[in-house]
Amino acid sequence: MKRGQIEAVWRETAQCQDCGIRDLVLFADLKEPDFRLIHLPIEEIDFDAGQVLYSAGDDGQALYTLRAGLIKLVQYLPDGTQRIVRLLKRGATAGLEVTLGQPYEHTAVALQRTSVCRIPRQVVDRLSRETPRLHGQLMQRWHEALHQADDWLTELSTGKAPQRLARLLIHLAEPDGTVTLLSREDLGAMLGITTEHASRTVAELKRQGAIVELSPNRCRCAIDQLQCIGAANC
Amino acid sequence: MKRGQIEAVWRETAQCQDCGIRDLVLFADLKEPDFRLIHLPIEEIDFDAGQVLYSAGDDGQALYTLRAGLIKLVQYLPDGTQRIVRLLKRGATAGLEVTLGQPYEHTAVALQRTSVCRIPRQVVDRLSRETPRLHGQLMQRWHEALHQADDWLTELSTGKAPQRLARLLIHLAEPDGTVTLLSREDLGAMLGITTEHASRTVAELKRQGAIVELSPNRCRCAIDQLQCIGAANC
DNA sequence: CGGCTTCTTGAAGATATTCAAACCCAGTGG
DNA sequence: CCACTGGGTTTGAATATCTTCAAGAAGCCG
Repeated sequence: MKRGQIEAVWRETAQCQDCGIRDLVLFADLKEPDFRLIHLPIEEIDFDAGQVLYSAGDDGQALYTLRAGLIKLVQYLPDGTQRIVRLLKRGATAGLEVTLGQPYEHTAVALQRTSVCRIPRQVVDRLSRETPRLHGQLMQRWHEALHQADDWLTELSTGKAPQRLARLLIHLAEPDGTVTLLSREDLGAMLGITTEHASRTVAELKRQGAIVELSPNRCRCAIDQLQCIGAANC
Repeated sequence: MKRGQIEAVWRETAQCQDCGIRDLVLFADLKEPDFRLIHLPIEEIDFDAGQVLYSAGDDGQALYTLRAGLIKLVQYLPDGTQRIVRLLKRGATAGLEVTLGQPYEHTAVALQRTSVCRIPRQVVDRLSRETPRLHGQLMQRWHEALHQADDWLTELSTGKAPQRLARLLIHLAEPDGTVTLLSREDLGAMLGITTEHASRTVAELKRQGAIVELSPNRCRCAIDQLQCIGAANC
């Protein structure tokens, strides 16, 4: 796990306006004149699976918008055990806390090949001061993060392991009904169980036919069956 | 559990400026002219233990600032099991999501006799539009809530029951080293364990001398001992 | 092909749940 | 005044679930 560095790819700031996923991201509501307020480069950066975007406690100078891929936010307990507190998907924002002058609260790690836009803190500060159109989005982002945190707690930390895993898989499933399983260790850190038990629980769902392995760690999942396992109805 | 109604006590809006805990609350940064923008009454309301401030899904018309007391935010799973996702103490804000036009996401219940200020949504909307001084505080509030949510997950949903309980008690402890224990059911809903197991775990901490019952449900707690139980060092 | 990590499996023991029964205590009404 | 009731709490015993430790299998990379 080392920092992503060399593979940084530049972009002119102007290109934000033509961003392919602009309606999804933090700058969704900005209008043409707002973009002229951006006087620092916004870089597009790629990370390989396992690379660290930033570490908890680092003095944050930038936040990140996720263009593609998957990021985990990890929090450590004093005794060293770790918990994954959130997963970020396309369109999500990482490191919002830096806009409040705080250091990063989590360690952010790419789980797949991931592409992000790195937005310097000052850019957000300035837009925040000079155009009202960013505010709504910022609030929205905070709200989304909080909502996900609450759901995460109630869904992934409540009930028996198979229920929790089933609920997680539903969230992780692609529209086409497939999932790419994460490492057993990460599954454990999300569900609050040991790596071994995560492994057993995955095996159990396979045995029940709720998920079928297509290729290594790539599964087709029976959503309705997962749903009733998640609700403890079957 | 029914709504608090009759005991509502009025306050003139002007009194916000003289609020005894103003430096703690959402309006901390407002200046004199800002208060003139408040054209709807801000009521001060008291709730008894067990009363519901609002319910999940309700169309929220107001948010609340907690002047004194303790509030739990409860989230329900489809199968009816409930989890307490956050506790709000003096100075905290409940129902922030209404500023985004959303219904309440949780059910808010007073755990003790509790005093709040009820701020109509429109007041915040208007202040938000017309004075920049509320923004910082709003962001700060979102951030605090999110931070508490993340900590809650890592500290209260990770490890064995005695560790979790110890960590919770540390949070709940007053500066003088005493705690008022919550009902076993609520403890369970916070720690993700059954009511019975919560009861047993409380008994265990008593046996170990980590907490000593002074009067029913009022305890003196040995913070350092709780800390090392929480860290699984002893 | 090693050598490494990750995943899987087994078995013993620890931890938590379930269901039931007893208990405590405050409030009610005879 | 006391018996009765109902809520929350405690306790016990059987069972289910999870962890731990250890060992084997499978996959990956130089």
